Amino acid sequence: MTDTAPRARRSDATRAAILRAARERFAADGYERATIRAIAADARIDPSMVMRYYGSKEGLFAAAAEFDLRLPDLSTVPPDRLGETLVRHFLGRWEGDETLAALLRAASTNPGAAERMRRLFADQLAAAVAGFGTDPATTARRAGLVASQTLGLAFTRYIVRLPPVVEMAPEDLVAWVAPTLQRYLTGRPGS
Amino acid sequence: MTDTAPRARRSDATRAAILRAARERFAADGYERATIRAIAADARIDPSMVMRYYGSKEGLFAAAAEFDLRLPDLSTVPPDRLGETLVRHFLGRWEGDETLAALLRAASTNPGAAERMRRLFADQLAAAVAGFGTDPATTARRAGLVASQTLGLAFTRYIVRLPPVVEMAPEDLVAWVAPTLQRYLTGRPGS
DNA sequence: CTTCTATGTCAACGCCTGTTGGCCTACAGT
DNA sequence: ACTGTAGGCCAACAGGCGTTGACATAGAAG
Repeated sequence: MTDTAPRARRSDATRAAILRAARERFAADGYERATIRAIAADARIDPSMVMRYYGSKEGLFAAAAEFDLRLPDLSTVPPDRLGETLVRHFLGRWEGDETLAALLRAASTNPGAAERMRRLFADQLAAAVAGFGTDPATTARRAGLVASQTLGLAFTRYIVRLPPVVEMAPEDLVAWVAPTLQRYLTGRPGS
Repeated sequence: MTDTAPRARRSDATRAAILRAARERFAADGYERATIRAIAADARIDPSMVMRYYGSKEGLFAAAAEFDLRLPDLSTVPPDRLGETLVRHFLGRWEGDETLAALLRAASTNPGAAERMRRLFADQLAAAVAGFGTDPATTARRAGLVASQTLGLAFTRYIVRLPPVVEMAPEDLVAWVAPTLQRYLTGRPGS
């Protein structure tokens, strides 16, 4: 029988090292300043290996920016806790994984990364918002508003590093931002 | 008497053309992809002129990213209309001037631009927030929260171009986002 | 009319980039 | 033990970048 999952290759460790270094560099420097040479140096291999395994810089980024928001099923969340659940989830998700920071930085300057960001929110966030039973006509808009506050928080806290936003404790952020998301998800315009 | 303002130079038109082209390119491509050669071509002059008039690429960016939010004096605004006033002002301000888009894109990848963004919000937004008489201990935090929603809106609408956020009419955005800013400015955490 | 300076062009520099192809080398299959 | 192949390194390429200095020219100053 044809084995779909290829057996472990001897180079898997190298591939993983490249991916880890790539995520770090993309997150720290953005797409154009993160050079293949620097990534290869971090991974302690030759730049040509990156090309062999990922084809091109774009291919490497595509592999490194694969990201799953792992949003919970919102239909199982108490309806008045949707906002709180989401902020807390987002904070935890990207505090522990720099992939989203990489995607965020790159999306500012790289058209492909921007497209990827759009798909991420269309496929994952909008889908989750649709999952708890809002009027389908408004879900896209609600998801977009949630994205605007959510990405703005990430942008100011992890990219631009605005001091007051950086210094706020996660629980304070939850307390302030949760009501915003709650209203975007379940409220009406004008409050 | 020493004339502080130097009299009109013959090259003022050229300088202005360079600055205009630079803002366009920086806004469209970000700091690293916007090349001096491309900017010079847009301005129909030689790349070396850019160096002569602005010293370096960094110097050109510094000149092109000079930005005044022109925030109104919030102490003259009805206290329950602060949020609405701010969203409307921001939308108008950066819909008509691509300088902020340039700064936003560049701030993602260029450390100097990020610093400039921090100072812009510390000097202008935080100052305006302080101007309407909140508890001084909380103004920085309130300004930071306003920045997070405000920049998130700009990021999703003008940089990443998330379809639902792009398609919303300005008045709809005002209706949805104004209560958020209002709460950040005058409310308490946890709503 | 002459002279000097501001304005602008041209060609080149050194450097860094993504990418390529050739070459060793060590391990897995027989 | 032998051999084929996958893993890895090295050197080089073509192109683009910011930046520089020498040179032309036109307009103002005298």
